[in-house]
Amino acid sequence: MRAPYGLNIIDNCATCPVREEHLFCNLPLPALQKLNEIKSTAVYPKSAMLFIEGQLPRGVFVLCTGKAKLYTSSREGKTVILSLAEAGNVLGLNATISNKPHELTAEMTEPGQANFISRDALLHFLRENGEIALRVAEQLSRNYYSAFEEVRMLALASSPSEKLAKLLLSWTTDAVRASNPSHIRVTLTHEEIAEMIGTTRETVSRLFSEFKKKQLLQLKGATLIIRNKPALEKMVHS
Amino acid sequence: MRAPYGLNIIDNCATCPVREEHLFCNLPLPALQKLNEIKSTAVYPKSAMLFIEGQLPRGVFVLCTGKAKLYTSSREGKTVILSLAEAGNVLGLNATISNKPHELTAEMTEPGQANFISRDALLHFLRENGEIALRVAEQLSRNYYSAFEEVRMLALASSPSEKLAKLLLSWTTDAVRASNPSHIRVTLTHEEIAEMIGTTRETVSRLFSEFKKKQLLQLKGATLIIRNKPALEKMVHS
DNA sequence: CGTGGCTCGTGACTGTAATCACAGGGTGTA
DNA sequence: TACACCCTGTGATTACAGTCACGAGCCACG
Repeated sequence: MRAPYGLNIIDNCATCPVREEHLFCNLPLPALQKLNEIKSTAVYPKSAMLFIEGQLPRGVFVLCTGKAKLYTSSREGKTVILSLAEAGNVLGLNATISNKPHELTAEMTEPGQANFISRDALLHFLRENGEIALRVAEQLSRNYYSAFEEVRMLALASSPSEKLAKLLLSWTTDAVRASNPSHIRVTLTHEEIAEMIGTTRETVSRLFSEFKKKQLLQLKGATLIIRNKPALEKMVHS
Repeated sequence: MRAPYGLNIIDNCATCPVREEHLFCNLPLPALQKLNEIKSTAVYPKSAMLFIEGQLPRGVFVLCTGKAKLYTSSREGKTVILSLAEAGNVLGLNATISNKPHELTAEMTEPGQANFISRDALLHFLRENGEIALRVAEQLSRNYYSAFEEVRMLALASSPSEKLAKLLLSWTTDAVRASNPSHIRVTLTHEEIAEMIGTTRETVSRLFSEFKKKQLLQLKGATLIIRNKPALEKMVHS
């Protein structure tokens, strides 16, 4: 049984897919108990901001349910989405560890719960749990690699079609754990997809039309079916 | 006095500008002595590769003198330069810590010396020097921020001119420690500048002409003089 | 039920930067 | 000195994706 509010990190890990890269999953029991003492839980509706670019970090958020997008915007309102967060992901870690303003905004795209751990409590916890501090370093490193991949996507892909192909392929590998890896639930709008690959909404619309016409993929409601994965891979000359 | 080969990390720090972000500068003496025991030094000519994208990491390099560029390439030979390294910078840290293949190639652009610390020795050293392990985490975090800035540069700047202006401005802040911050020594070719901002050589040439004509800057040999910094700043709508 | 607010699809047009091509200048070297 | 090589500047052309515009579908909500 689960409390109506205040999902435990433990509870969450019992339900979320076991992935060692989840910073606070599969921890030794004493550490988990300590984490559950210092965390607080809240529910967030769609479009809620967990934190905003430029704010000083108060602590980290561990997403239990729901989804969030992490993005940065220019003054003109142009936006890049750096990543999509799901259950198990830890948000705001870079800013919290380095105590610099948030470089990103975290906004819920699907309502859900998140555990909050304040900076002080986290640092204190890490100092007493060197093993987990090491996992924090690993997580920071993963964050770096994902920003790095975004750079490659933006700078090395020549055309929007190549970028979209790359994005779709990255979704198929994300979905490996799902029943059918060629079936992907797309909860993003074309606008948001455009913001992930650095192009415009219209271009994304046209590319989907084009890919459908070329039998590369098929759309059933919010489900995207990859029909010709090799052809997509051939488009990506990374 | 300094030995002809085998520059000490200590020696280096005595000469390099004191910047706390240099991972191995300003360390407590015992740690420095230990570092000097486990390091080895080599001289690298121009165009030498310290490591290559895709290689498994053998350890980290601490640049003592000379400069290096860090870049990644696509299979077609398109290249992005992620950063330029100078004396005091530690290269290959991400790959070494996470034990994943190098995501970047490090190539000397100006000949110099570098200290090498093998992965095993480094990890052993870090385990015994928790304080310095923390500095490693900070360095990883800085690497992340710099990749993140590259994303913003590539995705949020609308035009090549905006990107070039941003790059030049970032050079002026790098050069604050120098005598005259509006004088910058440019050792990069237009081709390399293009690879830093995700455009082509010709476009960079044309932009320099344009900026010169608009009295924004002036070129004396390899020295770039910023004539109208506010105008450059106005071009950047980040 | 109708209305407002979204997404999405697509056509027409335009502008900008990539591409191609070539010439001039500098440097190192045979 | 002559040659080769690289970097730079700049013109001409082109193609591609951004922009603008508009209509259709869909859902939520009063």
